[in-house]
Amino acid sequence: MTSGAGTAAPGRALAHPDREQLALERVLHALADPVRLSVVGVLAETGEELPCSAFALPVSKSTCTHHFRVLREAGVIRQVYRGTAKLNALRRADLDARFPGLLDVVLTARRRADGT
Amino acid sequence: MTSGAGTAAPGRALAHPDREQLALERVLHALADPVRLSVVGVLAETGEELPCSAFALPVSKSTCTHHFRVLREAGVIRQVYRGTAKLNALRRADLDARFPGLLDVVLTARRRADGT
DNA sequence: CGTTAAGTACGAGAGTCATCGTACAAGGAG
DNA sequence: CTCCTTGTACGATGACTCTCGTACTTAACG
Repeated sequence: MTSGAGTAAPGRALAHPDREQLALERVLHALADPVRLSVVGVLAETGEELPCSAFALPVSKSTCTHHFRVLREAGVIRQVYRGTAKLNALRRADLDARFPGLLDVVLTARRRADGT
Repeated sequence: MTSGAGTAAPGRALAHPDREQLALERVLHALADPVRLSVVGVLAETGEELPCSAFALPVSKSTCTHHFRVLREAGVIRQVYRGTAKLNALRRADLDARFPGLLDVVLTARRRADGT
């Protein structure tokens, strides 16, 4: 339900960097953390918008909020309010446009070397 | 292995992680710094072994030593003593084997987005 | 309306990081 | 041998990060 005009958030909007403003170092830094890397991995695998609670991360809610903010501010994910939840989506198109191949390479590398 | 005998360092040898031990997060972290990223960029462009002093980095000598160590310990570069200087080489083959495409993608992204 | 679920805000604490300056070691040039 | 260049070692310092718990906001559900 809650369909109709806006699929999601009515008034509440979050700040996201523009595609052209994505900074490589910032993205790399966002990806250089095991918790965040696993979030990105799940988002990429499912290709869906997922609420924070769908990730079963080994950290507290506060820490969770922190990591999602880092990802959002780096431009890796897009967050949209939807009722009491907040949906997270990978900004694949923007990342691919700005840093072609980066996401795929990192995701592939993560899967192959995940034992380390 | 234990290379380094012929061309350069006589006795002094530095610790480098094995190819199979390169950790993605560690490499990403090493690359997520402007100073280190520029070092990697220069090494990739020239394809040569260069002494630390050839980089004209905007930091002090001590900081310079620090950054090169981070790169070496992440497995991004290989360092060899040669007289009073220390030559730095990009470990392209190892990186490409372990994380195919990563280096090229990052370097390409860096060139296009270097304005940020 | 009251309850519950999902996140946020706000500190706070421990740890790591980037930076520096100064003192030191080692090899090459004169 | 003496000096100079190159880089290391060793703190020290300030900033940022990751982590947490508790209190609060917001929306759905009955």
